[in-house]
Amino acid sequence: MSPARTPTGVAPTRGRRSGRSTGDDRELAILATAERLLRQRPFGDISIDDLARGAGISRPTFYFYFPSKGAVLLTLLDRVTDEANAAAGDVLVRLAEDPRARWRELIARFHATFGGHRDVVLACAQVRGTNAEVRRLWAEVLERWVRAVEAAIEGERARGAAPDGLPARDLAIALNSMNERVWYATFAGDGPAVAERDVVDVLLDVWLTAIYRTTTPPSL
Amino acid sequence: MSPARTPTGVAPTRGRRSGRSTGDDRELAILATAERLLRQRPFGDISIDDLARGAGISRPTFYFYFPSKGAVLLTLLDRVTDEANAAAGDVLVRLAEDPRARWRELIARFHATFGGHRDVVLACAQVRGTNAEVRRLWAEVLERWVRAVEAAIEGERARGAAPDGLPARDLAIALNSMNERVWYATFAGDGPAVAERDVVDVLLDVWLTAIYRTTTPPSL
DNA sequence: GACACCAGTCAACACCCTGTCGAGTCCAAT
DNA sequence: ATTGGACTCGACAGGGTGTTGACTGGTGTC
Repeated sequence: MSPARTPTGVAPTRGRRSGRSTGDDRELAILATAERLLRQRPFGDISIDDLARGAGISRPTFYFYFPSKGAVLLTLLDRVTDEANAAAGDVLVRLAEDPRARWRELIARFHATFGGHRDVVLACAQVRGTNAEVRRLWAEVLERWVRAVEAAIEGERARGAAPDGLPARDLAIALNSMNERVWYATFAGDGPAVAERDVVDVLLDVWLTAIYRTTTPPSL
Repeated sequence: MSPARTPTGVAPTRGRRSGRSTGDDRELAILATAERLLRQRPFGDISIDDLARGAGISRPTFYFYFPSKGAVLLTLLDRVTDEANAAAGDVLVRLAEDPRARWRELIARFHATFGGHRDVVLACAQVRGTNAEVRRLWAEVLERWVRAVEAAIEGERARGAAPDGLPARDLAIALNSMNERVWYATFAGDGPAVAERDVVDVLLDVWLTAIYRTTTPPSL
């Protein structure tokens, strides 16, 4: 099990079993069907038969392309996290230019990426409890972001812009965790949630005060 | 459906169908079995048959006591949230005495309560995605805590101890969300997590800086 | 052109779990 | 003794998952 993903790269072969062939479009059709159905109902209410019929194949044939329903979601999640990583880019290495603007950019870009694929993100959050593969992939992705933020905080402390305080890693974990949960509530719309148009500024404010003890950190 | 809980009180009759009788111990046995099995494996891997056999009854008889597996977890969750509410007590109305100490007390008491029932809390977090009842109850409970924190923040601003800033409700949502997610990671132990002995102080630090812009708010 | 091979396909099956129905048992109150 | 409600469970229906074994059609080989 668990096809040995390289931590940094894309899954070598989570979907199809072997080389190129005409079945590529079927695989894509399954993925597209999943995204479409996710817009209509929760992941748990979508059966493998729904996915197969939506892609114009029978249920056993589905198993030729994916080992399980969860693997489809995993592939979708891969795409989203890749996009988020690309969107984040090198924002954090240019922090000193204008810390407030750069942190805001980081949060806003993540917000835009997740918001653009909210059905997939929501579905992943919902099955994370029951699907070990999704849980593992998400943990891996989160770890990467935590490390990046941790390094950025240490950089800001080193150049004297941010005061010492909590271990940078603990702070990075807490802030990333907050974002995840707050976005989930905002996108899901159940329970207490921050309005979507305010959420970036709310998160930014907590990040800045936690890191700098002020909402207007010094530029250099 | 959804037996019309009073928002503040205990469920009138989520379990048994009617009045007192010898079946009380059976109901308790089901609950006890659920807690025991939850210590061994995730909620999704526990079948109704497991619960029934553990309580010494047959599967159909289970349905005499609870309408579904989820209802058992809901009853367990009710107990935990009641305990958490009791533990929190009136800490927030005595904030001005010593803000840092009182906030820490609040967070530490929640931590102790959740930590003491981590299996139940973890199970709830995991099925929240798929179980609408659990989702609704949790949203209800969270809303209550958010309101309490919101009022406390406004109180601190009114007495001049905390500066103006984000809308108090948004800040309360963000901080409560952070706690939830951070505790989850700490108790679950998968993915980036704060060490259990540090988690109260890490959370406290973020709360204080977000609310007061300092980790040492004024007493009065 | 006969052959082997392999990607791709699906009907049928075995299995597990949920929820319900109907027929029972036991006991307390009439 | 009878009635009615609490309580119990065997048996069934329904729906989901994952696997098996047989079939098809294209492609390269001798």
